[in-house]
Amino acid sequence: MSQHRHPGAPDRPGAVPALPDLPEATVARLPEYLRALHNLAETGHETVSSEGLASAAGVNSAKLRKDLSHLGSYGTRGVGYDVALLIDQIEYVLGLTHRRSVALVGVGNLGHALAGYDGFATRGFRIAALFDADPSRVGEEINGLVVRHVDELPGVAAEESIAIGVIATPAAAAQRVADQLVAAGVTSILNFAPCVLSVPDGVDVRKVDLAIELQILSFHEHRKASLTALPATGGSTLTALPGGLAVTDPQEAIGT
Amino acid sequence: MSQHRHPGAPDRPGAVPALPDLPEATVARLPEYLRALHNLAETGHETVSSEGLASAAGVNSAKLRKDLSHLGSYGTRGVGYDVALLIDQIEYVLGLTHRRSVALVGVGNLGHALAGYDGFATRGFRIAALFDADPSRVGEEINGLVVRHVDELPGVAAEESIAIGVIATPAAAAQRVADQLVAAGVTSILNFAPCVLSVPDGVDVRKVDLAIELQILSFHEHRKASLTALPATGGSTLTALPGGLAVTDPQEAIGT
DNA sequence: AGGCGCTTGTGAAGACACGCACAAATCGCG
DNA sequence: CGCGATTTGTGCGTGTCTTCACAAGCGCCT
Repeated sequence: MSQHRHPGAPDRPGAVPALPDLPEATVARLPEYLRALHNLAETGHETVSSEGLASAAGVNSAKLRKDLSHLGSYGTRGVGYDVALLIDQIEYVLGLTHRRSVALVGVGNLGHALAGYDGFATRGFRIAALFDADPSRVGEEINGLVVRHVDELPGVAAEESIAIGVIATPAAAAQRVADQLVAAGVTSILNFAPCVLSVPDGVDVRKVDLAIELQILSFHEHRKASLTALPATGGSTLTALPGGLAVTDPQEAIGT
Repeated sequence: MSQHRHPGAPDRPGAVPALPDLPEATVARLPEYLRALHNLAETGHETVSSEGLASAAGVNSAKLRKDLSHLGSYGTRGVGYDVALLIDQIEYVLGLTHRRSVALVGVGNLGHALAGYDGFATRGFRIAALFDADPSRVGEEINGLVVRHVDELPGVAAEESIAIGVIATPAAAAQRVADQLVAAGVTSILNFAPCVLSVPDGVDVRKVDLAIELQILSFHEHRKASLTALPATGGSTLTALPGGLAVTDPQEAIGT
């Protein structure tokens, strides 16, 4: 991904890079900055101010500057940040200087889509293998990859040096798959199954639950509905929503 | 999905239940508790302790108690929480007492999978309409729903009283679709496109970016690799982490 | 009835994150 | 060369989230 070799790019030659330990909140935003930076690079920008990058990434500029300051000082006062240099920096910190191989387990409805999602490839990842426990699915070819039986995981994981696994199985199978991934040497898991995984220390798990996202939105819908019902209460615990859940006219919110 | 009032539900008869304003972090965890509670209910548990529910939901028990305390006091000291009662409470707060209709825009690779994802239906949502801008896709039937052209959005949204929209289009089309959704009266958007959306006040947007999740994991892989490489360097401030933990904390400052 | 063990609910403290506001640094221009 | 315009990097106050630790409440057993 960092095809830019910027003059002055800070790759330490031989030395082992000092990886600063970043606040988790910062880490979660870096990919967002990176995407914005790639857009800027494509549209010909050489430098960008914190204000500009912040708005492109949808955050506050002070927050952005503080985030970037954790990586070191790679901006120039009075000018801004060098786009290509910053891309290299962030990609280095995120460990994207080499393409990482990912194993995807579960090629059902969702897994099938993930296998074909090109957003992974374009942002530094390679889906190196597909697995499923269902024998009737084994052998199927998706996007140029053949689905293998999940029992082959250990061998393939070693061969392809896979360190990241994606679980897209039903919830009931997820823990078992997680165990298999861990046993195969995988140390990071992205879990799409709606369940809690328990893994040993040293293994990172991130979870994406599509229904939960909707439920959070549902809460806000509920709240908005109850607020529009009573206009002006300054009271902290304003509350009581009068007269049931009557949905207010949706047209209301389209002000701006 | 307990549709309505539990026998012992604490809704004051005539009065309308107070909707407390909850910390955002709490809101994000409630769906997790809800899922765990449904599992417990199915396995015959009538009550559950904070410790039990917390471990089922993958959180700390003190945090869980504080979260639930924001909803009011629905536990019994010395006993625990009534599972069915708590389910009703959380579903009420999340606005899940009636099934919400969702519009899905973009039935490409990912959208197709989302349209067929049964996790939405089983957790309180109904995909009420599918849209796409590509005429060659319009008319296609997915899971019993016919794909319509995105221009039909306003009419259909009103008809089906849709308040939540899901965007599964390419990034380039996402902002335009968001505008159309807002114009059609949608006030909550779940965005799968890798880009920042700007929407008027009063409209909530949540974003799910699959590649970002992988990039965050990549960072942790990178960090783990650099740590094992140099066991005990006096690397400045490295560390602060007790032991070599790698606990997963799904919660990370996801604001609106 | 009374005591005992268990579990909730919460005050207080600590950790973390955010955003303001400003000093320090850099560039361009006269 | 110096000055003003611009933008970064950061110290600090503020607010939010997390965690601990314990008093208050409840049920059960004797």
